[in-house]
Amino acid sequence: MPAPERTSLPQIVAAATALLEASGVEALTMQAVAAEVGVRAPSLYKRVRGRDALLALVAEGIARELGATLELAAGGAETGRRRLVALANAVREFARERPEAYSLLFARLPDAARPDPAVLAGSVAVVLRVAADAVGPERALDAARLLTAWVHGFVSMELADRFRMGDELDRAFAFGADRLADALGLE
Amino acid sequence: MPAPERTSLPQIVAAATALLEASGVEALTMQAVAAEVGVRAPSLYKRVRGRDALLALVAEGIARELGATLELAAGGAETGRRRLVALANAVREFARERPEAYSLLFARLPDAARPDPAVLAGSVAVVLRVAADAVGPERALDAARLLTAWVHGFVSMELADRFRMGDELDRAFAFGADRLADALGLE
DNA sequence: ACCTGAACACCGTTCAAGT
DNA sequence: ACCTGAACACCGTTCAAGT
Repeated sequence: MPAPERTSLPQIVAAATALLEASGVEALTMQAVAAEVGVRAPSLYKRVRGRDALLALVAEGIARELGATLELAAGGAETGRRRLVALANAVREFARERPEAYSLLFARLPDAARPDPAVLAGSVAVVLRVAADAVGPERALDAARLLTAWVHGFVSMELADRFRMGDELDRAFAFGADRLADALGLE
Repeated sequence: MPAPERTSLPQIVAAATALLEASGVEALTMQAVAAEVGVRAPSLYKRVRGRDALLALVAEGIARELGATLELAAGGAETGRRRLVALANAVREFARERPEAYSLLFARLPDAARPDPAVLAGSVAVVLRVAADAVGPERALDAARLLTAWVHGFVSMELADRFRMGDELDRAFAFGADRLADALGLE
């Protein structure tokens, strides 16, 4: 005798994402997710292999959202330099608005919790495209890496509160973006 | 009737650090630490407030070691530019040799697990000093932030295995360091 | 076919009881 | 004064039993 489906994978991933963003990754427990979707924890294992696999699905959703946000930001800028700065600002804004989500994206996690590399690659494709447009195809990869590493480093240190260097972070970020654009030879 | 002391705080912190580096932060459990020092888990609470406080002590020790490593690296270089490059390389080597330790240093943790800010500041002081020496006092802070953010971003993405861009990471790192030195106006 | 309670092996932490 | 077993409130996960 079949039993009715009381939830679904998308509903589970949505509930898990909401828990993550509201209360951090340690609040994303199987029991909390189950309660959120109106089911008991063991039932979740019908839709997802385990907590790590759920974390990976959550991370993939976040990566897609970040990618879409970056596409939007890049689309609104005219010159190559402005597009790079717009990307940097968009990443920082995303991380400040959704710190737990952003942190999950770059967290060191067990292999089972790794998001699909193809999804991650898709989200970063904008950066590579904009970089190619700004500095030319043969220097695009280096430029994208330099920019990405700096933005991520700045943002992750800001989130971890490791700067402890006063409140002029906005200015420091703008300074860094300008200097990097100079270093990449953008007009 | 007094009972003999079977362990000590330094021994506990050392055991915790060893567990972290060997098997990751999730292996650093109170029970595992206790077993390592020959005691039962509840006894640890005589020396440390809880697991988070222990994590903070571990992080402080690691921060001191990183600081000492950076001092050494900076001391061996002649020009300002070479000192900055030496610092960047030293951070990357430290992170590659002791990934779990490095990750803990910049991890987002509960407040109770935050290392003493003064200890962290002491470990980063080298970077600020070298930056001041290289680009002058008024641009030192910006330069230190730019360099630190880039190095940390590069290294943390390398550790998280998020680059997925082939194997030329050494070259990419050297490229980034050179470009940043250019951007900071170093000869 | 899905859902559940019960169970297992873990956690961190508290505390009364031992020495 | 320190150490311990037992206990409590959690985890993730498995599985036989229900419908």
